[in-house]
Amino acid sequence: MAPTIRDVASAAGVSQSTVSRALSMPELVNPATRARVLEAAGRLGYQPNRAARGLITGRTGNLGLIVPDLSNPFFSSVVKGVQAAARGADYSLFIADTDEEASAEIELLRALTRQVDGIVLCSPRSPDDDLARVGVDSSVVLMNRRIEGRPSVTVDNADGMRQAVEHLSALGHRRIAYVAGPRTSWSNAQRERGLHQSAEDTGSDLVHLGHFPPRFEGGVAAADLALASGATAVIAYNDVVALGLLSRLGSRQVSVPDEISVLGCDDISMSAMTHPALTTVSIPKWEAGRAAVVLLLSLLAEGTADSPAPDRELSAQLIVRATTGVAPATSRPVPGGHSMKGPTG
Amino acid sequence: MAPTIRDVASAAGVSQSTVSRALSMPELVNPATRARVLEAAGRLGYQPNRAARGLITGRTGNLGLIVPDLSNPFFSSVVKGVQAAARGADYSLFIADTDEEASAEIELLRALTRQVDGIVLCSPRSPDDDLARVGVDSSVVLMNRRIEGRPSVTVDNADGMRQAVEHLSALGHRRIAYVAGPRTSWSNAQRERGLHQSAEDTGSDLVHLGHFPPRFEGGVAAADLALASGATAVIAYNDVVALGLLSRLGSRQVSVPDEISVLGCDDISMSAMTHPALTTVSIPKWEAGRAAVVLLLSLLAEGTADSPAPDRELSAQLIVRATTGVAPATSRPVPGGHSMKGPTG
DNA sequence: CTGAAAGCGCTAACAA
DNA sequence: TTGTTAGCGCTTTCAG
Repeated sequence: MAPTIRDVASAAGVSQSTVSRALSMPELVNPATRARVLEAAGRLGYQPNRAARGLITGRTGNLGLIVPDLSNPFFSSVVKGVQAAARGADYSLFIADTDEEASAEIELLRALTRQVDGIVLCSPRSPDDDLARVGVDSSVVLMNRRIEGRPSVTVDNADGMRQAVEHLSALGHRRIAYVAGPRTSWSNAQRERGLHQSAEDTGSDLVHLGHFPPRFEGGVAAADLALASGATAVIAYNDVVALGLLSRLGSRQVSVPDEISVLGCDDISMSAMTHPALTTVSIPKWEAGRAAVVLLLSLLAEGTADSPAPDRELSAQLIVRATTGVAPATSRPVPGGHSMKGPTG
Repeated sequence: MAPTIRDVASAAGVSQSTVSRALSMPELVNPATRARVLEAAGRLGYQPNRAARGLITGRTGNLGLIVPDLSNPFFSSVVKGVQAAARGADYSLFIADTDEEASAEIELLRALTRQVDGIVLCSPRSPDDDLARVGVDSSVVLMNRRIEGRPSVTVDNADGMRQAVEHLSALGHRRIAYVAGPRTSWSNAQRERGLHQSAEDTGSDLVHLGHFPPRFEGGVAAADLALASGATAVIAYNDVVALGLLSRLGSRQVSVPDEISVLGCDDISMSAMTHPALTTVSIPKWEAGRAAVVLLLSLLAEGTADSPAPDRELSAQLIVRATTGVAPATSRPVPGGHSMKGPTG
């Protein structure tokens, strides 16, 4: 059995309260007694029980983070940002992975709520209503999702897509395909919105190839549709999907970017390492994670005196790499006849 | 303020104990009263405080997992295995990332210990002594590390390396370079042991290129040393490093596998997707994660009546892919003179 | 500066 | 079957 505060108290010949004070409010106790207490605590290997402490103080010293899929590099980066901020503020971080299951989000939210002081809920897949219904008593900050009345940190996805489409348009692309992500993804919805808007603005055709799992296999599955669509460029929901596209296109001997251009989104580190490298819309993952924690901590500090649910929006930035999967639409003839509607050339 | 068991009790017109029983031991209460209690609980949105419950039952219903780096795909897979097993046994899982810092391991171990029933400590970097010294009162199962007296789940890394070396040897390679991982990695030590042994057995030269961070950049940094070493094949500590090697070799216009062969370890999903694909030693990550939880749960069930710290060892398996980064050493001439000691050709 | 006592939310004897 | 009581490990009044 692990030593409790009582053990330390009797070992040091003082009361429990003195031990407690010696540990958490050192100024309030006589240096001599404090030394005695610390010595005893050290000798016994005493570790305060944070759960018990939390029961009375209402603070656990823990933060929670819920993400859809830790094996997605996008979320790993978010984790790193959240972690850095949490550690900096002297909080422990509990991370939970929902495996892209909406029901797990609610469950985890509940399991976590009493054990942490605040929760960052990243890219939740649950419908607004379900999310609103969960009576969570710790503060929750949403990331990559905006819901009326809840604080959130988001990225301007629509603008990112606009940058991508304008880039393609400038290169002469007039027919652009989109490999969509999960229907339940707010970010995906924002991206589609941005795509539609800017396709219209630039006078391009936008082909929606359907919703695919946000994984490598999703891109593999979408590649043939992309080719058949007659688009000269494909934008993928994210980089992982774009890598899947590249892989399948490679197997089919379709040259990227000569025959078709491929764009990703997120700017995961892998996207710079492929040949060709991926042109991508960079999402400030690390910063967003950090911002979510900063927001969370500010809410905790203010107590329950909520201002009207602060939102923070970061911007996305198109990254065009040197040797990349994007080329002018007119640069090469499009062989094989799978482009139904070529550019001017 | 969130409703407590008292609120539910008074709302249902019963005592706290009845509420408690209605929720955790439904058989022991009158169906009618139980219904009343459940109704009240539902209406108030009552969620039991697991921390408070844990304080008295000694069980929290949580498991902990500590890994060096969640952005490493190897550990993502481990997480998935651990998570599946934990969820299957109705435990919540708390994951913590140490950022490859040994000190963070100890810290997290302490922070976690009272809030979970058991901990899986994956690939710890701390010295044996430090690890042994930590007085953790929850059960701890080590993964990818064996320490006297602690239960563990490991993989036969040495045998994996043996398979790799014999494969290379059969292809005529006689000088093999190794890009080592962290000095503090037990797995790396095991791999080096296997490499030395089998190099000796097959009469090959083994060139140790030094220790590198187990990341992409580590491989990039090691590539030039590999070329200069005169080896006809390089084995990397893991696949991520191997990908870094491939990338840098590509930039230097060195053809893989024509001029030099590259092998990885771990079998992360990315390794099958590169061109050429990576021949790699597959580590059963998911299964190991699962096994660690199974072991942990069996320890928890047995109480403190320890048998002498059970160990479980899984096996590694060389994966040779169709189009791969490994070729016979004699298949092509080695240009550029950076191989000091060519094969028979 | 220190100790005694109360109580955080919950469960587990022990009675009724 | 239900209520009463004690107490998990800790912090925090309130006295002294």
